[in-house]
Amino acid sequence: MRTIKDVAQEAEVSVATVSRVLNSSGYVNEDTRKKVLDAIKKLDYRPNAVARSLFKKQSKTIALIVPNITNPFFPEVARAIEDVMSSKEYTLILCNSDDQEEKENKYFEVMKQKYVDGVIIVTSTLTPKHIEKNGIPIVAVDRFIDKDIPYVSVDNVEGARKAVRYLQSTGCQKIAHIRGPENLLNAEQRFQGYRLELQNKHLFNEDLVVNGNFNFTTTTEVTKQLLKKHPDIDGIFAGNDYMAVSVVKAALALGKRVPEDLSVIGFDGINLAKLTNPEITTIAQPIYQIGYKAAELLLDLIDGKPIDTYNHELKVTLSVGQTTKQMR
Amino acid sequence: MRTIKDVAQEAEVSVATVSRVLNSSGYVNEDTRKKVLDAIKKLDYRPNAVARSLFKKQSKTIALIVPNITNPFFPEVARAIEDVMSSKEYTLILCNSDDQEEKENKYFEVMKQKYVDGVIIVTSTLTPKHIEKNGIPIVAVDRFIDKDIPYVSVDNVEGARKAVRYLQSTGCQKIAHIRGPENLLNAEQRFQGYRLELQNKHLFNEDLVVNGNFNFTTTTEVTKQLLKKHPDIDGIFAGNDYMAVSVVKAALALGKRVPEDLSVIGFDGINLAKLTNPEITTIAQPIYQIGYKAAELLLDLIDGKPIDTYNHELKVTLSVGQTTKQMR
DNA sequence: CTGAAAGCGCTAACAC
DNA sequence: GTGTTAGCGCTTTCAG
Repeated sequence: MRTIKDVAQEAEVSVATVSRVLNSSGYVNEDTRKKVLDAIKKLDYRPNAVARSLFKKQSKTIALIVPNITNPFFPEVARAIEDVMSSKEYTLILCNSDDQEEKENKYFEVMKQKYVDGVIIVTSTLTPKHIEKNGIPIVAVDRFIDKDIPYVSVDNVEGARKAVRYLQSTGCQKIAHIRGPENLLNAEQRFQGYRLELQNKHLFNEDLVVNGNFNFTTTTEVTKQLLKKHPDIDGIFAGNDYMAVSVVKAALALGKRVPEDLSVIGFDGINLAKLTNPEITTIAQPIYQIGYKAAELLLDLIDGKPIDTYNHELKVTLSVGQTTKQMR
Repeated sequence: MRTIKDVAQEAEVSVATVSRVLNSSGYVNEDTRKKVLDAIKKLDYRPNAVARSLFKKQSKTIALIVPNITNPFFPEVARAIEDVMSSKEYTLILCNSDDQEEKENKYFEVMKQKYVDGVIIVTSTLTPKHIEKNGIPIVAVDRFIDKDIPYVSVDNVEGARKAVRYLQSTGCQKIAHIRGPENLLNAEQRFQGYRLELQNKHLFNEDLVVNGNFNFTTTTEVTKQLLKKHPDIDGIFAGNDYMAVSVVKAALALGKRVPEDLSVIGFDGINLAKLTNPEITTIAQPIYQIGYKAAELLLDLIDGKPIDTYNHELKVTLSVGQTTKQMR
C-alpha cells in the first residue's frame, strides 16, 4: 500500500499539504489541490486508518456487546446498528458476553487498547462504576444501567398491561403468566405490568405466575404443571415470544386447543413469532428502531453532542396472530 | 492510559527492555524482568494495540462478511467464529453485504485501511480476481469461491439425495422440490441432488420443481399453485428450512394434513426448525462447526501455516421432526 | 544483556 | 499557501 509520502512525491508537494487536502483542513491552493488529487488517483492511494488512529486516539470503530448473537432478538438490533454505523464510515465489532461480567470486562479492556470509540451494550451485570472507569461512551439497549447512560428499549410495564388487557378483551377470565428470570429487570417489569393490570380488577393470583426463565425446555415443563393444576386457565401471557412458542407446544401436548381452550400472547415480536403454527400473538417491540436509535445516540455521544433525553422507551405494538381469539 | 515510556521510567530501564519483556523477545535479565513486571502491575499498564498495529501491519482483528445477519443461519456461524477468535485474542468485525458486490468491495477497502488480518465471507458475487488484488487472507463459508480459497460447507448434493431417500423410505411416491434462487450454487446443488436421486429411479419430473427463491411469501404462493395442480404430491423437499416452514403453512392452508397427506423435509437445521408446529424434519448442517472450522482455517492462513485441505464439506445429519411419517 | 535511535503513516503546530 | 518537524506508542535493528 502507498503512503502519504508517495503521494507527496508524486504531486511534488509536502506531506502536510497532502494531509490538508485529505482532511480538507487549512488553506490549500486550488491548483495544488488538483495536483494532489491527481496523484492520489494515480497511485490509488488510501490513507492508513491505523496511523490516523494512533494520532487521533480514535478508530472509527464501535463495539456491540450482546449476551449471545444467537438469541433471535439481537441479530436485528445488530443489523440496525451496523446500518447506521457503516453509513457513517464506522466499523462494528461484535462481542458475545454470555451475560458474564468477566467477559464484558475483558472486552472493555480490548476496546480501550484498540481505541474503540464507543460501545452499545446489553447487560445486567455491569454497573455505572465499572463503566465510568473505562471512560468510553456507552449506550444501553434493552436493559437499563443508569440515569446517566443513554438507554433504549420499550416500556415493559405498559407492554405487559397491554398484553393482559388484550387477552381480557378477547374473553379470557383466568390469565396466567410465565415470567422470565428473577434477576432480569425486563422480566421483572413485565411481571409487574401483568400484576398491576390484574390487581386493579382484583384478579391477581400469585399461584398463576411461574418462572420459565426465558428457557424453552423449562417453560414447557412449568407450563404443563401449571395447566394441570389449574385446568381452567384460559389465557397465558408469556414473558417473551420464545416462551410463548413453548407454551403453545405444551398446551397442544396436553390436548388443549389454541386459542379455543387457551389463548397465548408473547412479548418481543421476533420474526420467529410469525413463522410458527399457529402464529403467535405478541406485543411487538420495534427491534430495528431500537438498534437504530441506540446507534444514533452513541454517535452523538462520540461527537460530543448534548444528549437531551437519556431514556428512550419506544412504542410497542400489538401484533395479532392466531393464538388468541377474535376480539368480542 | 499509560505508555511504555511510563513503565520504562518507573522500572528505570529503557523502553526497549520493556518491549522485550512485553513480547518475551530477546534476552532480558531475570531481575530486570521482575522490575519491569512490577512497574507494569503498579501502573496498570496495557500496551496500545493501535501503535503495535501500525508497526506490525496487523491488527488482531478479522472480519466476517455475511449477506444479512438477520438470516437465522448466520448468527450461529458468527457465534462460532467469535468464540474461536476471542479465545485467540482476536476481535471480530461484522459486515452485512446484502449480497451486493459493491458493499463487499467497500468493506474490503476499509479492511485494508485498518490492517484487518483476514476475512471470512459468504458470497456469491466475489470472484478470485477481486480477492487476489486485496491480498488479504480469506476463507469462504457456505458458498464456494475458488479452489485456492479454503471453503467450509456441506455436501449439498449428497444432503439433498439423503432428503429424497428419506421421504421415499417413509413411503412417499411423488416428491416435489421447492428450490432456491437460480444464481445460488447451493440451491442449484440441492436441486441437482434431488434430480439425481429421482432420475436413478426414473421418477424425475421437472413439473414438480418450482422456485421459492428462499423467500417466505413466494414459497407460500408457488407451493399452493403446485399442490393444486398436482394434488397427488405426497412429499416435498424444500431447499431450506425457512421455505419448509412456508410449505407446511401452505399445505395446512389448503386443508392438507402434515405428514398424513403430505410429508415435508427441509435443509439447514436452523433452530427455528424445531420451534414450529409441527417440528420440521430436516437435513441439518453442523452450523456451529462450520463457523468453527472456518475460523481455524483463517487463523492458519494468517499464521502462514500450510493448508492441507482447501475443501471442507462437513457431514449433514438427518433431523427427524413431525413433518414426515414414521419410517416403514 | 541493555540502551539509543530509527521508523511504522499520519496530523498539527509552527515557521516562512 | 506551503513546508518542516515533532510527536502518537510501539518494535527492532544495531551498538556496546
